[in-house]
Amino acid sequence: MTRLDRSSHGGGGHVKSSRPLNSLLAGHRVAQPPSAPGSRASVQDIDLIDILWRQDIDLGAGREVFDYSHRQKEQDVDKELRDGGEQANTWAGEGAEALARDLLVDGETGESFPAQFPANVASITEAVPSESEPPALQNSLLSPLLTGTESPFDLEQQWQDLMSIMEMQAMEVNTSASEILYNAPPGDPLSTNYSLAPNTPINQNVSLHQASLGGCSQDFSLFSPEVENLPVANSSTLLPLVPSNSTSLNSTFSSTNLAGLFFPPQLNGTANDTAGPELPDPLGGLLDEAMLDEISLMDLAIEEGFNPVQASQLEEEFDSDSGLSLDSSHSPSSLSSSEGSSSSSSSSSSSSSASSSASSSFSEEGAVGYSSDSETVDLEEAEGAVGYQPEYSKFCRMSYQDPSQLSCLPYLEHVGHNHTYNMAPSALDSADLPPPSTLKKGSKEKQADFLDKQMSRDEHRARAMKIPFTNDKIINLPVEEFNELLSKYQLSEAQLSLIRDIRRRGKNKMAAQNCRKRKLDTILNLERDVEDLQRDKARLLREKVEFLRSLRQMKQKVQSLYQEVFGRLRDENGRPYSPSQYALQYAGDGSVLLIPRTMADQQARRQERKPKDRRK
DNA sequence: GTTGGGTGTCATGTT
DNA sequence: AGAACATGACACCCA
Repeated sequence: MTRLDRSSHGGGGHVKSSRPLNSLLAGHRVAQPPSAPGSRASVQDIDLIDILWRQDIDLGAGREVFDYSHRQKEQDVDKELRDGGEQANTWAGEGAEALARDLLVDGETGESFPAQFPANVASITEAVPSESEPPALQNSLLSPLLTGTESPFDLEQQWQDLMSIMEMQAMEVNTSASEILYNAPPGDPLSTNYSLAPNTPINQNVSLHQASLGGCSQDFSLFSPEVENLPVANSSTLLPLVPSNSTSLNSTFSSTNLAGLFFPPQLNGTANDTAGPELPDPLGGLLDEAMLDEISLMDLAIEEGFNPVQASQLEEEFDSDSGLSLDSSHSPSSLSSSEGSSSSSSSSSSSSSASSSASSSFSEEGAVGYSSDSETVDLEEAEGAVGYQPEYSKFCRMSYQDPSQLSCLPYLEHVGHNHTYNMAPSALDSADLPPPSTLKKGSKEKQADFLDKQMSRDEHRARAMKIPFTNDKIINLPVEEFNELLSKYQLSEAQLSLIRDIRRRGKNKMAAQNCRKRKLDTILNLERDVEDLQRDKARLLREKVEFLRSLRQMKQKVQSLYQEVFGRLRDENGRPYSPSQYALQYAGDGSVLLIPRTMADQQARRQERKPKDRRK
């Protein structure tokens, strides 16, 4: 049986803890509840939205995810999200080839348009009166089939950003819509009514208020107050469009099932043969519901701590690349206890148990703390006085999480060691170390033997050298008192040398203990920092997912509204317009115009050139 | 017998 | 300069 190092049991002692790593990552703790998507966005949230939108566009999310062949990559994307999304760029542009089969794809923006796009639409443009041409600053809104209609990505105009993202998706939607119109069954009223020649020269700048919008205003309010308050187009040259079937549409229109209305499951391959009744969602891969739930659950577990075990398990699942093992034993209580031990050097429970055992043991091993007050050193059982309390942190790491277990320290004392291994045989008093065969004697002898074993090497040496005072005094007395003590006795040179060695070793032993304690505390703090960073990471990831989810919903709404508006537009003959030849364009003044696609193309190219010119 | 954790000690550098 | 302190390295003990 051995003893616990009593140096750790005493109270008192100064703690000069210099832990430079404690505040290493303190700045990362951002205790901020996730803001509701789209509401009360703080500056940080806006920045995050910007980043996410950049990622969306840069990643080409509007392209590849349209195709079901790319849905197969969703799992990879989910995995990326679990990894923190740092590697999200890897899947950028992967899915363009599928669309490229049937579509002409803008290599940069991913915008696609049917390869069989009418080639002679230029004549339309020529026939269009110049005054009907939308202003140059018009933003190409929801003109999916336009080539080169990428909106300049201006972060200062976040709504335009949103529109541009939506455009990427609406591009696909409108392509689908065009196919609906072109390839609808014969019985379809739209197709039967449609007979507009592709190159019919018509001024088709249409004020939406001249068309029937039915009951969609509430949906408009969802995406743009500008659209909601569309001014009446002042262009007298615009042909009034005859609304048709608005009432019937009103009865069946629903913002939630518009996708099903406008996107039949089968499209003839030119657009997107995977666009089923559900809207193709470029974010589908990122927004897997299972992943969302997982993240939410994990975040709940981590942030709210409703179940530390589950939280830790989820955390381990979530972060497997961490070199540090964050075992579940690091509950907040254990951490705080550990932290408390580092800040407070007085542990009453340990000191009391130590003193009780020390009273029965003769050990005076010079494990003492920084305390230099004479009261401590005057106590014969002062061996328990220490500076740091390394055991407390150590217990945390040794799974002695329950502080109440510290009350069992008298038993734990025997964990320690008696490091007398390198003691010189001559220095040992042979009487102090009886052979093991003589151990089974009376209780007094057993106790004496036990106490002998508790003695450290220096204690044995001191006893052998007849040092007239305790090692505690030797070690803990201040220099002045120590020298004064030495002056009181007539000591030989050997004795003085031994006393100085004892003092040196005793202090160094305490220093080593403190050093190890600090090392443990540093590790614990680093682990806690890792946990904090993981918590922040999970929170940011959850916020990102929330934003993406909200963005997807807005995209769907805008797509539906676009299709609804465009589908209801009728020319003077009551026939629908071809999506391949006309597009709605969102003007800067809030009006929405129906223009030929060639015009939209030209404007888009103009706008595309402008930023480049500015760069020059 | 091996291994990992705990401990004491030494050497060295810093305060 | 000396004392105190900090720390890496090493050896040893023990489970």
